[in-house]
Amino acid sequence: MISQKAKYALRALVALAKQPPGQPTFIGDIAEAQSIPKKFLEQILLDLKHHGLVASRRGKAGGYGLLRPADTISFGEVLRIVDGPIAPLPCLSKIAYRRCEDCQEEANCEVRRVFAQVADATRAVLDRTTIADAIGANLPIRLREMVA
Amino acid sequence: MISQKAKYALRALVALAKQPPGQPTFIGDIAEAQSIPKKFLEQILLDLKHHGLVASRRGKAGGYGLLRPADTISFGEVLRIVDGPIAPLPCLSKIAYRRCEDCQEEANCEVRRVFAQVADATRAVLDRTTIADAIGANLPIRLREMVA
DNA sequence: ACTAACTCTACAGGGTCAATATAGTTTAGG
DNA sequence: CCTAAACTATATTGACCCTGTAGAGTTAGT
Repeated sequence: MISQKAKYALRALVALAKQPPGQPTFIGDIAEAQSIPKKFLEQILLDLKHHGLVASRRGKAGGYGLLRPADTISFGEVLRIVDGPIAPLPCLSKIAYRRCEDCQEEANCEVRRVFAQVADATRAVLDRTTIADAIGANLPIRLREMVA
Repeated sequence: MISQKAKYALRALVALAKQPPGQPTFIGDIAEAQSIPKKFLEQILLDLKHHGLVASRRGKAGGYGLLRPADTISFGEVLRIVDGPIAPLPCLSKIAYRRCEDCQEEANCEVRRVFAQVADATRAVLDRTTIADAIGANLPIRLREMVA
């Protein structure tokens, strides 16, 4: 299960991507249109700003907009920012590897071997699918070089 | 991330599957060999018993054993027992569907469309891989009819 | 009977998640 | 200039879950 926060973040990015670029969009407008608590969305967008996905202007004519083109922002990137590692086991995360303390020999771990396949399959979708892909009606997405 | 509890459950089932069938194995032996807190493992095995995966005998010569052949117990089944639904969103669970309250139109939800692919890819691995598969060295597992 | 195993219920401590609160800063426009 | 409306930042809350422990009870072999 992904967190509510991640769902909000993705929905907000999709909403921003649908907006004409250039002029910023109010947090309040997104919050209302998407049924997201406004103050919560503020935190989320601020976080995405710190990671360089969106930009904002303050003041009365302020608002948010995408900083990078929608086809360069993958679902995986957003999820990692908001929810942390995607891996189903700490010992399978590439960005935040941590050994399972109770695991004897990682190389022989049957559970790990199976979930490594889950992780690959999941990343194959999340890291190849962008916000732009999600908006375009041309799904499903190419999954050529799927799990080995 | 799967829970610690699920990891323990899978490791215990793998350990049981490696045991010669017929004679039961002590919780204490599994707990020690796998570095799992014994009382915690008791709860887990009890839960698996209630779901018909393992059987137990009480008393001095008691212990646990697999109730069904290892090649009929999938990782997905175990995960659903211990951790609940596998789906990344409540609206994508087959066994415990729940509408996202804040979602306007499910059919048009971009986030849902993408995560439906994640769910399919994940289930393709978890529902086809059994405890027996995990023990056998013949990985990777056949993934023929992967996501459409 | 005694003992070593499983069975069951309860619960405690810590952490995370979702959301709210509060206070502050910036900018456009009158 | 001054105010409204927007973003920025930090703190806090309450609910819930995860992990693990406790302890009393039940069963069965010797």
